[in-house]
Amino acid sequence: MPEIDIKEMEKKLRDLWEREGIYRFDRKSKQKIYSIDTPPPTVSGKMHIGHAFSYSQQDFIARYKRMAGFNVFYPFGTDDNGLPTEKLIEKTKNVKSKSMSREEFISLCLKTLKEITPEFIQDWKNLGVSCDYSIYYSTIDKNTQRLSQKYFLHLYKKGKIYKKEFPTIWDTEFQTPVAQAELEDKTQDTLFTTLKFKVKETNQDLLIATTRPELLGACVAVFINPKDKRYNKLIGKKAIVPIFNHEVPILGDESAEIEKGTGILMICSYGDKYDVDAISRHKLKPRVILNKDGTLNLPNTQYNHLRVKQARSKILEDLKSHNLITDQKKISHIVNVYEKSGVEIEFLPTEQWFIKILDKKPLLISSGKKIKWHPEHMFKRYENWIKGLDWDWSISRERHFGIPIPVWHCRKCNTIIHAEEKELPIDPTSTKKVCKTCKIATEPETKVLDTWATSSITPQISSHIMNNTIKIPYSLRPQAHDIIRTWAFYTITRSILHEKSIPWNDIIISGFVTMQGEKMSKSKGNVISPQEITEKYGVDSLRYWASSSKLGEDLDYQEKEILAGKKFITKILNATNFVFMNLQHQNKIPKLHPTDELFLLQLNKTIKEATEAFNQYNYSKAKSEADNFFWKIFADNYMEIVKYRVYNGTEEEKASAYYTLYQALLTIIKMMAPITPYITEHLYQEHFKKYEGKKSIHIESWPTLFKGKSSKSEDELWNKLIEVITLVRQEKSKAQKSMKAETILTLPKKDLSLLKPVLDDLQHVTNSTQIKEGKLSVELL
RNA sequence: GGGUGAUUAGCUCAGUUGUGGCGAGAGCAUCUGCCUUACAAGCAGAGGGUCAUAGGUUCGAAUCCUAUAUCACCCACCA
Repeated sequence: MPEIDIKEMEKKLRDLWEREGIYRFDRKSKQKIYSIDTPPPTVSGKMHIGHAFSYSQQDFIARYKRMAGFNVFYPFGTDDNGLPTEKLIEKTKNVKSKSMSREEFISLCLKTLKEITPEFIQDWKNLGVSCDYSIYYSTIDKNTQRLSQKYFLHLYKKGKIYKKEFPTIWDTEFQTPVAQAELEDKTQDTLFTTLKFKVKETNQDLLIATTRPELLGACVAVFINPKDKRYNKLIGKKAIVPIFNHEVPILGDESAEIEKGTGILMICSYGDKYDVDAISRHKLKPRVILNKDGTLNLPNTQYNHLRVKQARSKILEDLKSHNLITDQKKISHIVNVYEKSGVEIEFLPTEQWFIKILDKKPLLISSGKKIKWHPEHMFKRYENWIKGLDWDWSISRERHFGIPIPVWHCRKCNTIIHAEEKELPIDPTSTKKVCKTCKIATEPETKVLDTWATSSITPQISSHIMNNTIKIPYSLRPQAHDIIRTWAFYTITRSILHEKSIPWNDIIISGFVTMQGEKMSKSKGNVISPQEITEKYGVDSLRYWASSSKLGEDLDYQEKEILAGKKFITKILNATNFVFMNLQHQNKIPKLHPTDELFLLQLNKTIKEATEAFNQYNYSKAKSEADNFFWKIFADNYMEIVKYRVYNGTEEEKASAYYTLYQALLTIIKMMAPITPYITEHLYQEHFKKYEGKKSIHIESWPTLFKGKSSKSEDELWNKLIEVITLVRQEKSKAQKSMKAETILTLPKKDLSLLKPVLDDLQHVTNSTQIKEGKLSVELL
């Protein structure tokens, strides 16, 4: 049995691929281009299992397309801009960005990234992801900054980007606005308290239920449904807010639900999205009491500077002691939190930048429909998301580490001065601009662009590296389903706005990796690292596992599946060993034995199925077709059948077997090459390269069909052959005999005449001393 | 509340879309054998399923239609 050191083999082959530039995009080639808009992973130190899973899947496609004759454009990028990077640097370098100068912090980020990025990328190379790593971008590098700013200005000049003071979704932890797409749900226990307001005119109690009593100071109105017979006569009067004692109008509003709470609700600036909407609808003057850091701004009260939750319990105490609470119960409700901080979001009126998208909903949906989604139903998620959009796309962030928004403001005439294209990339804080009309110094914009505002132009970034020879739409976008509402949505939006075109023709959506049905997460402690797996079983085993799930389906981590991959590797090594043990290479197609011909026709079916499956991005079917053929038809049956001829046949019989074994094995490893690139390359280098002449199996051509027509009678003959072999094996098993036990085989006349062309092989594989005509029987000697 | 997907052997999943069809498949696990000159981390064989439930269409349904249940994900709900 051939022993190989998998780690050593992997290293050797990686070096080969790199040295020979196997995955280089050929700029001069006339072949059709297949372009992939590769997801740039967020630099985080190490690749995790979810990455390994989805990048394997997209790589199956890339490798197949390369073998199928396409000039595959498969660039690589890293996402290292924005909050996740800030967090990473703060953690690893033990610093706080807000307590450093912007310049200082940015240079620390860039320096650290330079240190850790190569090692990070190595994980992708190890996994065998066949990108052309020389076509590389980072979402913070100079070129990307220039492009991102250029495309910002492009939209700004067209009036599609605007700046507005508006209550935006605000995260008090990172102290920055965030986008609707970056919110998550979180179930929380809270107190639902009914408190007493007073009606000014009548001095009667007005009961209002709330979960946010700390916002009483921000109360600007009270709503009652005009149809609410209990209270509608109060509409038009004034209410007195408890504790704070200011007057607010009692307004009639149909959106107030009679059944909910007490039927009366208070409007505060800003408790939630409803408040934002209510205040703008009734043109109320907001009373903003929240600071950016999540503390309250209520000077001359005991609540000043308290954090929201502290203020809540303090105010509840005070209400209680003033006997202003009539009812209180514990409820569990769902709140929106920022996905990166886990902290409840607030609404704060700040000046922010937005890309207009609400007016484009129908166009964005119809454009999305032009893209082929795999699986198809993922389009619904995209559509559903767009339909539910309430806000324009918030793109500015009040952070240090991001791409600066290239504008200045003149305080006097209130105009915005933007950078010129030739100045890009530019950090407005390091350049002084004078307002041409007012002749005074302007103020630089200190906000930066959100990461998505840049990663949404990855097709443009990669194309730019290639001097725009790669055209939009790309062939393919691969990504996971959790970022349909962000990355896919934003990329489509930008492409429509800038290019008036969809960004890609196809999009493939991969699922998640779960552990016993649960999402893997560090907090649950059920995380498996891909490095751990590949160390133990090799990269191919991991990829073999990743290929077992269909697109869009979550895959549960099962060690036994990884083990199955390992078994495949061992098996194909052994099979190859047998094939080449005695083989003499056939330069010409010899006269084929009927069995060999039949077998190759069976192989044709597999080639057809696998090719079709790969063309539909159904790599899991392609793999199982090839894998099944290898295991069931090639190893378990064909190899057993030809053994006798290989050892004892005439020259002609041997030649036919040699040719067929060689061709079939080559076809099998070609079909498996996209899935398990290492072992197939190893075998190619060892045994096939000298005859086939390509530098690597990964630039070999995808298998084509063998000559000969598969017909019903051919299938019938092959199936009968296998049927009889199986029958004999059954009888031997039943009799607890060895498989080499001698037999006398009796076949009905019909079968005997059908099997005539392959009778010699049948006799040898069943080890029959004779094959007789008569009633079907297997006589063991 | 809206949307989407899933439900097939002990476990993990194919098969279902545009063509419904003779006995429903695989891997793992279980059981019984076999050292057979590629492979015992292997080979050969066996057992195991009312295809979630209830109706309907049909000569015939895992597959098409209608409900229902359970699970998962996304969105909305935050007084």
